[in-house]
Amino acid sequence: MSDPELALLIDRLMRRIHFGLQERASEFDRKAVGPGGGIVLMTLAEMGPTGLNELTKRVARDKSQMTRTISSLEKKDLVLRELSPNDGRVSIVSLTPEGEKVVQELMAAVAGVIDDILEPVSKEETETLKKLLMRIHS
Amino acid sequence: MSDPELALLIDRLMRRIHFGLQERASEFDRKAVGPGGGIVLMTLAEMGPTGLNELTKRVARDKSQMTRTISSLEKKDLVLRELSPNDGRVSIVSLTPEGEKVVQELMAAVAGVIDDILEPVSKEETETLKKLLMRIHS
DNA sequence: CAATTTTGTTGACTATGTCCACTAATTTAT
DNA sequence: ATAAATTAGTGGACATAGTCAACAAAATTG
Repeated sequence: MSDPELALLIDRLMRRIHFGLQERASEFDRKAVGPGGGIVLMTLAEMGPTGLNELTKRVARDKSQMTRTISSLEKKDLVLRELSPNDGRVSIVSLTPEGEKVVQELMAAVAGVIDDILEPVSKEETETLKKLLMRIHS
Repeated sequence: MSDPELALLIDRLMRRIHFGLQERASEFDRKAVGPGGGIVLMTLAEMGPTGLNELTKRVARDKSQMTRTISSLEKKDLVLRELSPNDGRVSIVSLTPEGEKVVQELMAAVAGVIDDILEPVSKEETETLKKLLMRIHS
């Protein structure tokens, strides 16, 4: 049996990132996408155009929530929804040029916050952490 | 500048833990404390009796929310609120015996979920991860 | 081609998070 | 010693996020 304390550590880290971004939100979140929208935008930047369902699984949210998040981002012209030519059920979501811009700003802000939080550990350790997390999700 | 991708990885891990617990909630969350209550209970188990404000900082939530979470746990007799003898402003929160029991059940459930999720990495790597996270919070 | 599954949407409800104003206890500064 | 500032906690009002069930339309299965 592994250690439940890990869950607390991860929650705490998540919350610290959240707070850090919250504090600086006025400096970068000009489209008011919020945390939910931000995660979706950054994930889209990482994955490229993606079916809504696939995106939902990746960010581990409820599909109904994802519908609403995408609709809200669409209204702000940050994201585009197109029907897949192969499969009439899937909507493929992609970033608009404006969306790409917002992602850049967002990522810069996130990087800044992460930098502050990771101050007590070295670059190598940060890399180790990142690689471990990627392995976990593989 | 560090990598914003780390934020996505951590969010994803947090959400996976959340989903895992959600699925099994009926098996262990008999007091219906939910995620918020659970984190507070486990943190109390870790810290021992703690002032509400200190607890709030530790779990990185808003103090008004913490008031409400503690009130809800108090109603369920999982937690006790006492005035500090030293400082009349602080309420010291501690686990009741019933609260301790619930924490045990909770931690077992969390450990199970974490175990599943960490399946792709070794015990040593899990230890490394935990130590890194503790360093970050130090 | 009928039955089942998958994808996405909507509604209703609950839980969390945010922000602000406020009280009471304590500390700081004069 | 007392006025002013700070700190701990509470409550209200509102915004965002998560949950769950029902549903329609397009694939897939057999």
